[in-house]
Amino acid sequence: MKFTLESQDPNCKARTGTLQTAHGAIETPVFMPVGTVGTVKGVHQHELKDDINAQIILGNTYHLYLRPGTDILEKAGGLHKFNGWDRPILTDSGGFQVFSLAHRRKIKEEGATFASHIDGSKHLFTPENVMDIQRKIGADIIMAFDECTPYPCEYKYAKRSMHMTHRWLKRCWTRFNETEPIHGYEQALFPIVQGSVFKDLRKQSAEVISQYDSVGNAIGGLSVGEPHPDMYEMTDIVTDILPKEKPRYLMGVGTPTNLLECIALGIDMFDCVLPTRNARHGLIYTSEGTINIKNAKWKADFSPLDINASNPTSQFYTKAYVRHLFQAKELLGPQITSIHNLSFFLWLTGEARKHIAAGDFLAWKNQMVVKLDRRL
RNA sequence: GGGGGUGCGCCGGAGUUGGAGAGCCGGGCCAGACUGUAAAUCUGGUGACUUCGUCUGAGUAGGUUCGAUUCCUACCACCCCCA
Repeated sequence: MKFTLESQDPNCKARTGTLQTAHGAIETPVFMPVGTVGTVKGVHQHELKDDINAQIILGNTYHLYLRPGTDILEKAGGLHKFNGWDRPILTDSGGFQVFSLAHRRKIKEEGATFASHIDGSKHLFTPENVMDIQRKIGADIIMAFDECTPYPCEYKYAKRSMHMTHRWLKRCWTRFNETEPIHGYEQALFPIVQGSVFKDLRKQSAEVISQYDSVGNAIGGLSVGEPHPDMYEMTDIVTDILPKEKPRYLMGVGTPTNLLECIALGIDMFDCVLPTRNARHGLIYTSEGTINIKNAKWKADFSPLDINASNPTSQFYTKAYVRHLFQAKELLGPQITSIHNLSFFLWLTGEARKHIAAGDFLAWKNQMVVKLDRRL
């Protein structure tokens, strides 16, 4: 697996590149739709590919391990074969569930014990078995097992947690290198920077992570409730340290504005549930601002959902019709808005890529962010 | 035409069988939240007004009573039975 840096914006840290994987190339900056349990909720694989041209999607180790189970995925020949998505896949390790399911787990040096949210059964996740599970799932990019710390977080806890994540990373790295891919193609392990919102911890973590001979690196523990200036400051500090020639993945980010600001800070890869979750809840993103399609003001608005959208679905259906679908609780409503929002996020990162290559990214970004956070 | 029954907030239900209602449950409607997905979820509002409060309110109009959603009278509407 190889990352090629292609262009670098002269006015900021934004850059473009291509990550070559066994399931195809990923052009960065890239937004990766989240498909936790092997499906991007409400969106067909052929829609992701043909209608909105997603380059890579996510899966989640914790969720896929619990259901359908590692044995099924291994028998299926890996997640690509199981769900029919033949482009690249990245699996998160379950580190986020250490955060989001905090009340159902216990952390020890050995690993994290979870009480399944499905049936309460107990499961121990260790750096070693998380690597083994991700080998069986067969994602192209797999993530180190970490602890995503909450916000706010005491300095002492953040420090202790960061050091444990580093020790877990070392064990992940060892296990990963002791094992071979099961499904016949190369996998890459991305380490994760932690350190909460503390500058010295973020620096220290970025330096530790930089020492690994990885294909790419990730930044975790952000977009967990901290103010945006903190998120940007931490990202800025870390991208100054992480190697330039490797892709940087900012985990769980974010809003359209977050994406553009963090691209300017040197981030290449993003994933976030916002476009799909908010789509199911009736919030759609456009280049002019956001729209709550459930609002009464759209009742008789027969203009397209988004006339400027880069996919046919958003141009075909009207606001009034999509609002009606939401009012009637029809499944087609969230399906349409999910396609629309993902299309918008992919368009946004694609445009960023063009503007970086053209050398006018910063000016374009600054005029975009003014509009993106408006509510229409 | 005769007899019986039932009437409150956008809708349905519960409850009050003389003693504190702008009040319970569900739905609808109107908004808001959502960042490596326990999320097609969650939260709030939904009589009026000059809104830390005040006023009006149990089909309509009267009456009895210290006090009426409750009892009485008339009328109206709907439902059931008989002709």
